Amino acid sequence: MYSQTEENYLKALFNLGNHKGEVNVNELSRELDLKMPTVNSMMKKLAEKGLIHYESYKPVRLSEKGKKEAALIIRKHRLTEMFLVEKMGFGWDEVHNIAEQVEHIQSPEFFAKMDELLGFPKIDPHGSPIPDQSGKMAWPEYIKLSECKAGDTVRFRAVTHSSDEFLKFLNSRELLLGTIIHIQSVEPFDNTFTVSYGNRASAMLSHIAAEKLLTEKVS
Amino acid sequence: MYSQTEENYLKALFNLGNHKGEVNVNELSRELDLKMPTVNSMMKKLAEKGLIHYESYKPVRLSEKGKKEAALIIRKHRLTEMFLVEKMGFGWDEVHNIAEQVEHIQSPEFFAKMDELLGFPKIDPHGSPIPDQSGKMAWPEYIKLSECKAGDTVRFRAVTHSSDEFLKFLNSRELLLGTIIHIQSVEPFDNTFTVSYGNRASAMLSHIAAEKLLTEKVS
DNA sequence: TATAAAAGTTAGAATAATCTAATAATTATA
DNA sequence: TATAATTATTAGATTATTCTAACTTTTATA
Ligand SMILES: [Mn+2]
Ligand SMILES: [Mn+2]
Ligand SMILES: [Mn+2]
Ligand SMILES: [Mn+2]
Repeated sequence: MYSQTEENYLKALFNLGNHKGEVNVNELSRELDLKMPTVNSMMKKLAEKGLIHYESYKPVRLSEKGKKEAALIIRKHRLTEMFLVEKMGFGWDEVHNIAEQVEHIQSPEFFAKMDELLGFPKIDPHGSPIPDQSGKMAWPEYIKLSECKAGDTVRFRAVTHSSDEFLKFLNSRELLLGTIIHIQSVEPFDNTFTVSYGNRASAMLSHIAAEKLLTEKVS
Repeated sequence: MYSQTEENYLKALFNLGNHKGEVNVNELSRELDLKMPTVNSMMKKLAEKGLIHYESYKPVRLSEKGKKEAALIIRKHRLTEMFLVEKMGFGWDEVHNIAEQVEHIQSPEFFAKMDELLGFPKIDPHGSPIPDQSGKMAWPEYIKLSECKAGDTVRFRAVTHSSDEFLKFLNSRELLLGTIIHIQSVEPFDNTFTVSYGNRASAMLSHIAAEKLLTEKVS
């Protein structure tokens, strides 16, 4: 199959290519913490293998084959995170780095068993959808908290980035997935949000933080 | 830390060096399915890193440091096998290849959690002892079934080699760890054992098979 | 003990993944 | 649009791991 290295490139391409699916060599090199020439040669190799579309000086795009491969690795990553949280008792802020390694294990049975023990979950502990066995995955139409306005009531559904520090920050504010948040006001100067939720009558969230929270309108 | 490759060499050295602790380049190359010159250069590298004692044309021995590193990888392997069997529902014949990969994961927390969820087990699903966190491990004084004689009654405690085929063979004979075996007779010509156990009044075991079963005398 | 076989080593090459330095193309800016 | 900054590519080197072919040492055998 593909090497661990190649798999990490595919995953990064998938994650960076959100909308148009285009990724610059430069972005990719920042994401993977590798020099541009390193990434450049890997692009040629992945193109050779039919995993990406690549033309000199143009942004790179995953091929259908590449997309599917990437989604299947992301599936293993997210199933692992879910298993670590639900079946092993880890916190949602402790699982990413372990999953980063476990995702490369070659054993369909291993992940099938996780899936089964978890009852075929559809989302991971950070609210991200888990691709199905054919690599298909759909994001519900979530709205960033930062795009909501005073008076709105929303349910916190997912985080856009799941760095340990950010998740620990949310832990410290008792902001869990599923929490219903009322937006009291938005400071026009710096877009700081004043919100209430759970037993917190009034809490402040910077725009930076609010941008990373994906929510769903509550009627 | 050490590369996956280096870890696999250390483990093979540990497993092959049973008694005297000496391992020939040739044995190691067969075990790892690599050519001798490949192993030879790795021996120089491991010696450089202080993991083995190496002199030209002499068998290799793990250093104390190398022994400890190897034992800690074996600890991760065996904890993983135990976890797969006890917590995930795999059969003892399905776990080795998965553990062969999981053993390389770098996350003390991951294995500490397994250990805790398993209640700090002392043996793996094949009856092999699990080294402790400092790398110490002791084999009880088991006796190969092949070394027992007619009339002996023993308890099956461990297998010496845990290839899938052998374990499936034991499954098909309903020979599980813990089974009490009565030796009825031993054919002098080819050392075939005739035994009884569980609800099998009379079963035959070749010398080849009997050599791979470790047992304990029952008074 | 002389020869043959087996085991071990050396030399040199290949592949994967990475880097630095230099160069080229594209994009932004004055 | 000319120049500067950014982005991308090429060339060449490095490290890790493996290989084949040739040679050496040790061990077994006649
Ligand atoms: Mn993750
Ligand atoms: Mn990874
Ligand atoms: Mn095993
Ligand atoms: Mn291994």
